[in-house]
Amino acid sequence: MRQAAPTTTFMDTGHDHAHCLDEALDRAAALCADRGVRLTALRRRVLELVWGGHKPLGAYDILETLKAERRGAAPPTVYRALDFLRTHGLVHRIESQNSFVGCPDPNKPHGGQFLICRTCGLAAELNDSGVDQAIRKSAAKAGFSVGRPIIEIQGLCPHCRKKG
Amino acid sequence: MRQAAPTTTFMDTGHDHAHCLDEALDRAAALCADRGVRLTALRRRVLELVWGGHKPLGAYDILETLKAERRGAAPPTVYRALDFLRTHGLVHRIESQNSFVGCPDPNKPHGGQFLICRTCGLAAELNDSGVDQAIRKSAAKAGFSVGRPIIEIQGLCPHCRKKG
DNA sequence: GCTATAATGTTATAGTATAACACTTAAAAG
DNA sequence: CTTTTAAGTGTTATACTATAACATTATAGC
Ligand SMILES: [Zn+2]
Ligand SMILES: [Zn+2]
Ligand SMILES: [Zn+2]
Ligand SMILES: [Zn+2]
Repeated sequence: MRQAAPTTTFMDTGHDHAHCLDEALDRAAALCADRGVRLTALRRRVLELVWGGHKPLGAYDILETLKAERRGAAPPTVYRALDFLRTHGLVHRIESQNSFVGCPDPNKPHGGQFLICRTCGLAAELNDSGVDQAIRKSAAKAGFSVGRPIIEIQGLCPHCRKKG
Repeated sequence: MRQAAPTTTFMDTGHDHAHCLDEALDRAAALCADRGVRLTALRRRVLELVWGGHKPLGAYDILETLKAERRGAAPPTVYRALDFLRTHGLVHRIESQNSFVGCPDPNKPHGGQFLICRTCGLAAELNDSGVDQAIRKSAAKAGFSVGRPIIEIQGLCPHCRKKG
């Protein structure tokens, strides 16, 4: 019914991003159809902008672009679209940067685990079950019931490491 | 030279927090002396306010209290103090809440791992090496060099779980 | 088409953080 | 002890991030 999720490691700088983006939009359309919710033109456009690259984007960056395209785009325009997209797992918020990034696997519910390069700004979703289990184990020891884990690892991506 | 760090699990509601706070201030004074930096009255007071409880505090909450005590307290007053305290590991920022909390073990450099109760707001520092290792292992697989890991686990603390 | 609901437009405001420069205080040098 | 210098704080203004509230438009179901 749905194509396999793309790899979640750091994208090669030369990867076919047009294809990458097309697939993300297709996945979003399918997911919304499945759930009986509306991927309106605005929501689709915001998702497209967020997927413009693998670098998280600020809400006001998105707004700048929207303003050039729609009369009367304002902060609520973009925040409402982002809220919808986040509710359906199509977009994640990077808490440590007040920014937003597309999710490559919106059908599988998950809190976001991110690797974020401090040099080039690229973010890659990790989604590692070993990390998740270590957290659950450690939380259990403290008698804590885990809801939403937020994991944002700042560091250097393979590409920026080489150039170091 | 320095007393042992306090436990990092969820504080019992009835624990001796006056003592808990005193120790934190003593540790801070010792650390600043060691490093030859100044724990001024303002910085000490901000640290004291942050350690008012184990519930992270917003910068403007701190500012409200300061305003009642100092003529001309303004946002930079508190942000500068917080910057100093964070630089020396005395305070952590909770990225997902724009809030700040005292660190129980400022001498050991570490990124913060937090359990945060969504009901009562209490935060407990985890600092689990299993979690850290799982992250490093997973990041290494992606060729990523880990700098500062941010881990904020939202959920229910033991106390709120029982009442749930 | 008519009605109910969802989505968006629009204006205003709340909440978080920093820039820039003036002033004061405390350490360091002589 | 005085001068010099640097660090810390005061003060004003502003940037950046996010939401409230209400009006208007578009969509879906009847
Ligand atoms: Zn791509
Ligand atoms: Zn990079
Ligand atoms: Zn305490
Ligand atoms: Zn609780």
